[in-house]
Amino acid sequence: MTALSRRQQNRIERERRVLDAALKVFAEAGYSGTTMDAVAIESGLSKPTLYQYFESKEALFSAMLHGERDQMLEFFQHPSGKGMVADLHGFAWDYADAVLRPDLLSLARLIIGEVQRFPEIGRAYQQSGPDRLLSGIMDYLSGRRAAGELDFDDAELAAQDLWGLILSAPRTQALYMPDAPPSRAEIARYVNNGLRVFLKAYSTRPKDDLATLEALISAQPLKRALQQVEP
Amino acid sequence: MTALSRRQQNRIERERRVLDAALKVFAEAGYSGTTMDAVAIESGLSKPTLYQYFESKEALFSAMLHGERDQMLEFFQHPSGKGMVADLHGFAWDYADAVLRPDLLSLARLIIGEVQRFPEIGRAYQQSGPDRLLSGIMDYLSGRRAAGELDFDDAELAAQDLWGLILSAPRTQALYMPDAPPSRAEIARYVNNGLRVFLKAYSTRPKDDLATLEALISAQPLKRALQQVEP
DNA sequence: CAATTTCTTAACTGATGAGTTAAGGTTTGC
DNA sequence: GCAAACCTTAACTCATCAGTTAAGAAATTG
Repeated sequence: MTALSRRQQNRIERERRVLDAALKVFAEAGYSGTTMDAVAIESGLSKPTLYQYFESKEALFSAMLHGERDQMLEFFQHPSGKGMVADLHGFAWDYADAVLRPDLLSLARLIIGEVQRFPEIGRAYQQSGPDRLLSGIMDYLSGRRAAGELDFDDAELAAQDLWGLILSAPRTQALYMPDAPPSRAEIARYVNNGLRVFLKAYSTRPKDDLATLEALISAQPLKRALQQVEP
Repeated sequence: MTALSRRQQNRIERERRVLDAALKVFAEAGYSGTTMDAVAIESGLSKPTLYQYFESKEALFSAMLHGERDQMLEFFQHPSGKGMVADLHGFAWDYADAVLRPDLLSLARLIIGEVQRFPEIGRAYQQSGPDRLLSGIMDYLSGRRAAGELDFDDAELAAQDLWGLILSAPRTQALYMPDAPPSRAEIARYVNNGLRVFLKAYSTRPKDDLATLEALISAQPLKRALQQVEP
């Protein structure tokens, strides 16, 4: 089974520790504000050992960002099977929980703050996270159009609209005010309103779907609203 | 008239030069990446003189950000008088032109990147820029509701929706990819689609207003599309 | 257990950057 | 025109930080 020697396992585990430490420190202090000593201490290794794993600060920064790509989860992959409105409602909350997670917000701030000095990281992040997510939304919406439940010309625009309606406001707030993130109640306000507007503009049966949505909203106020962010 | 001595005028003009230089350098390099020597050179002053105007790097940073607040223009103040659809169309483009300006994007990236270390700057920026703009939109939309042209319960949510539909996608793209900003054609695609969805969801006469919008779009493809960003 | 590899400690180098100081030059006020 | 205020130049201090080096301690392998 384990074709890896103890030495190789150690190496892999320590590299993981270094990357985790790097994410934490870089996200807190930015690129220029981060010291390699701080990364070494955070990872529990010594500085010379750190340099055996990554040959420079820039190499570590780049490796850390590339490692983070894979962490972006696959949303919009598991429709609930309880109908389009329930699917959209579930997706909206899954997405909100992810996109407003403090660690992912810190990563986003880091990337935005450094993108002018490292232009490739912005493109890489966009392609690995938001773009993949957007195409997941597009696929789902196209399926609902084929089933006659939605009506639109351009799936990409429809997907962008859904995202913008539901999460642009709370995410902007969270990005600019890390010490006053939107409460669950505020998020619910944006999410529910966003879904209403989306259905009103895109549903082929807006009246029915809006009624379904209102039923869903009043049925689940506690299950979602009291759920904490930390799993 | 001029109650100011030559010395006082000089002082004011040089302080202005320092703040402009600081904005440029901080926006390019971030807080930690900026050197006071670079600010001195950019402003054309010597370093000791620079320290006579601002006692530390942090004081300069803070003064620069506070100075920038006043630059946020007052949009949504001058309706065209050609009807709601034309107003919204005009506002959308004015706003797009402002919010996608490279210098304002750089400033936004700087603030987002440093907000964890300087939490007050995020709040200050939000209040001086986006919040004021949002209340301008709210006032306008409330006026149209009073005139029977729009229908909504919550003016704040309606204003957030308008903003999110029109500009969240191109602004996100511009934030993350400074070297590939959205073209005028892409912006037009988002703006026009956003206005369509907004009118479909909020207008009391969606059919008429959508027809007006389509007429407007096909009437002005060149005037707007070829306009450059630099005034 | 013995040889090898890999780690840690601790001190070091060289560069850079915040903030200062002193000597002379220029501008301004009167 | 002359004195005071202000500026520049240039060099300096002190702290920090990326990256290195050498010695010995600990783990790994056979």
